[in-house]
Amino acid sequence: MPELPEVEVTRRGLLAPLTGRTIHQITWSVHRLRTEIPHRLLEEQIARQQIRTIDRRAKYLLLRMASDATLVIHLGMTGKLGLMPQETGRHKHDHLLLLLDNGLELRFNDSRRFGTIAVWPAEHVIACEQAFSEKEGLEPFGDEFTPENLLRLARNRQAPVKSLLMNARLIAGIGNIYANELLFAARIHPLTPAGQLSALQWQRIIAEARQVLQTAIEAGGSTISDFLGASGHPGYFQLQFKVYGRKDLPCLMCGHHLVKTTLAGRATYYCPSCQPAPRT
DNA sequence: CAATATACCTGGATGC
DNA sequence: TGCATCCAGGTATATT
Repeated sequence: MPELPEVEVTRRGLLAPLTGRTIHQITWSVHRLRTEIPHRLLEEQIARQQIRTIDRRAKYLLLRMASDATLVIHLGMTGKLGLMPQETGRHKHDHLLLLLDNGLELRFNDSRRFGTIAVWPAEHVIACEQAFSEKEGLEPFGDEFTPENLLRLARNRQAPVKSLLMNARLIAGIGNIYANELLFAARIHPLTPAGQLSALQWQRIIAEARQVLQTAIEAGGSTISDFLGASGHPGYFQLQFKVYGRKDLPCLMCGHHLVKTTLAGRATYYCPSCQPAPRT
């Protein structure tokens, strides 16, 4: 159920246990995910390889092999990565299992199968990564996430600012929950046409986006996070939601009743007092 | 081109 | 208890 913080928490949790390990065996399920599981490439490029490190771009995890081949994992809506002893019983919806040289197994479980598994072959990794990265938006913690760039992206756009923040081709990693939360923190109404925002308002959005995402990462994300099995920590950030899921409850800042509406098919929460309606 | 609708899936919550 | 309905954290593609 991952947005950027949950993916980053997963990356950090897996980094030490996986770095330097060799993948002995790979097993996959018969089901397809959002795309087919590339089992031939998994066998050719990932099996028997040593894991060098794990990176994140947008909501994608990039498991870099010592060979430079890269295993790309997207968790979709319901994807989870778990690390557990090989003899642990299989769960329903386990779709990919990587057996490591220490007897632990990394398992990708995804009930809705909106996740994706891809492999960048060692000999094509630079081209694959470039093509991939061009389709992804600005990283919220990156140097290019600036008021100037956001003003430029939003110019002439009538779409609501929340839609722009969630457009992964423009901005990476901000999903529905955190879009709601950061707009509340920035005191900007989610329906405000993106092109109407000032540099100062974009500056607030940037600052609050980083604050909200960073706080969520430090709280372990918002997921029921069993990605490390018994040794993992649950995510606690959901306890800090200020608007998400709080329809009709009093605003924590001003006491007004919070409002829920639907925007582009997604649940949208705001405080009509702290986030005044945009001029029309 | 920009914006929205739809499709992809399962499972949990809710209501009758 | 059973059944129908709605809703869910994402993204690619089709359609206006």
